Amino acid sequence: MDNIDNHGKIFDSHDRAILRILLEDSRTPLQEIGKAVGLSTTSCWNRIKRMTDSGAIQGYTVKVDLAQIGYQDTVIVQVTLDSHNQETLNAFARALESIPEVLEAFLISGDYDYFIRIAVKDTRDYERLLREQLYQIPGIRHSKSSFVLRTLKKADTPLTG
Amino acid sequence: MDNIDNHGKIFDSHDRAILRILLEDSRTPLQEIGKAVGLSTTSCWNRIKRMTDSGAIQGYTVKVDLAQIGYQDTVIVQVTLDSHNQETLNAFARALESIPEVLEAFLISGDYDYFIRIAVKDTRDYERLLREQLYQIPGIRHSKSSFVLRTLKKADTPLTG
DNA sequence: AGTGAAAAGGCTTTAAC
DNA sequence: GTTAAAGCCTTTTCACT
Repeated sequence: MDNIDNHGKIFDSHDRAILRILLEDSRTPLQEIGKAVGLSTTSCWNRIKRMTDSGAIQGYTVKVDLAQIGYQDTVIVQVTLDSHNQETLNAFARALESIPEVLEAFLISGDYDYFIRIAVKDTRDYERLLREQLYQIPGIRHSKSSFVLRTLKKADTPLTG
Repeated sequence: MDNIDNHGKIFDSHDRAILRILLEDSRTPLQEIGKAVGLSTTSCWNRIKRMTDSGAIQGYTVKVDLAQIGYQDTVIVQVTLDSHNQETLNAFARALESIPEVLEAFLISGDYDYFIRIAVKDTRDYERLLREQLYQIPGIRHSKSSFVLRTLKKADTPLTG
């Protein structure tokens, strides 16, 4: 089934095929992409431009191995706030935004709970970060930390099966 | 504090500065990177090559807006397996690997618990995916699904503060 | 939307310092 | 670590179907 992007253009199987290749290696030459998907380089270029303009492709980046740059461990923290007013929620969001080690933060359904994934250098860094940064944020009713023993899967989209 | 990569070379502030730029836009010209970090293009090229060879940079990719390609919602599922033997754990890992919508899966400390983040098209898709795919995996003792109401933060590394 | 060819620009590599 | 220059390849544009 095809999807519609913000400009009403079809997001079809060719677009998905191109996207899969770019996700795997965004420096794949257009010539090679064209050959792989059965289109000309110009056509692929136009589709990529359309996907970029529509916001489906938000930019180009590099995949980084966290362990290689010094962040060996991951911690998942579940947090419950005790106040439900907007100012507390906003302050919490801003605080998370300012902590680089906080990679993901989700507000989930239920009693104002959050899931937060944090990258830490080691267990000492983990203890320090929670104590000095996270637990300093006002409004936290309680929290539960879970240390990640193993990452079974890591993907950015369902396209790369 | 500098880190050491797999080949014993220093991973210094210049490398981090280059990496931050590449994370932001991996197509930034070397000339521009050099100017930004205060090094020559050749030097930047050498450092990028070293980081790539050492595995710190694992590849080049695109950032994709999940909502734009049809996946509007995110669900976080906590799963507990009832069997602790290796074969059950491996089968569970393989099953998760085969489900494209499963973006992240972490084995965490505690009673053989997992955190799983899933991308779904909508609430109907979410219900279908859990029923037809996830809950079909043998060995699940119990699970708890949490619907993501809002994503407060999304980053891949602590470098992009 | 698609094609093909030409122009413009950046990457990569080498060489010398 | 630096600059400079050469060749190669890619991206991008343009005219046309």
